[in-house]
Amino acid sequence: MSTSDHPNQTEHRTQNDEPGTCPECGGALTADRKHAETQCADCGLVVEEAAIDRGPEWRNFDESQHSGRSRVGPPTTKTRHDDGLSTTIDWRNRDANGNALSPSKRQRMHRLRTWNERFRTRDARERGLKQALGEIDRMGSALGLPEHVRETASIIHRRAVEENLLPGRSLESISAACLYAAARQGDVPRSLEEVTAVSRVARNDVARSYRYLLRELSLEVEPNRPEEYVGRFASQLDLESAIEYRARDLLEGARADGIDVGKSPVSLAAAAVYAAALLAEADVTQDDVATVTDVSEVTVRKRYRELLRADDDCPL
DNA sequence: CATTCGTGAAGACGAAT
DNA sequence: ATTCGATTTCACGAATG
Repeated sequence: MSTSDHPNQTEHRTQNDEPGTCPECGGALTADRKHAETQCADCGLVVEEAAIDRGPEWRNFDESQHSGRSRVGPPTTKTRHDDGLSTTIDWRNRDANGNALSPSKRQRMHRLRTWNERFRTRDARERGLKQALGEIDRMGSALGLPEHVRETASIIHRRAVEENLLPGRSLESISAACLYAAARQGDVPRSLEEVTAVSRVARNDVARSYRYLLRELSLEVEPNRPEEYVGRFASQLDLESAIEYRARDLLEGARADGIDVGKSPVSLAAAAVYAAALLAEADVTQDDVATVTDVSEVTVRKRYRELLRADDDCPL
């Protein structure tokens, strides 16, 4: 752990990384691979948002990537269950010369076979688990989810493994589904779109795996409340906290009037934020809100009008 | 020109059958 | 498994500033 007090050694092993500049002080940002964070070199501000977007998927190990530090573990893609890595013991009770085995040896071979089988499947599970946990951690960081959510996701995933729910589904969709469920349980939900954006699978795959897990593990996840999105949306749009509170008020009114039933919580949150910003004369367009919230412009309009109409002022 | 607002067709989803 | 109803999105154009 030598803190480099001699700055003569320039780091040049991450040339292709373009972390950008710090929003606070404008200093250069350094990507911390180990914690999947992006940190400012000057003021130390950690901007996890930057980790959300794009960039090459570093988890794809292709040959051209001659990175010195790669993850320990099997190459991820295309790996069959235990290709070539495990031993099987023939079922024929013969020795190497083809002679029949004595009864005692036969018994012994039988024991070896069963144990070998146990270890083999166990190893395969371990590997899958390691990879899945890595994925959960990665996606969790990219989404800026706190540590305990990732732990919850890991626990859910472990249960899924124990219940033998994995066969037939892609590892990544399961991991994403675990994370999605954990985020909701932790009251810091991310929308399905946001989760799929950092995963490599289609939105519907995640949704399907999520429902599957919910049913098979009988997880209890309460319906999302729009308020849980408001804070994040407001801060992503650089809005004052007064506007955020106003948005919550609007949602409250909406619930009282029952306009919220059947509507997507994300849509309502987006609309509330926009409506509140509008009332406060903030410089926010529908397009801004739509982009940040992954809700279409059209829906934002539809909902925010309803919110204002139901609110205790603004007579149309 | 940018932003907002409205529309109709089309897809997705949940509930009911 | 299919149908139905509401929601959401997309693409487009009109109105407004």
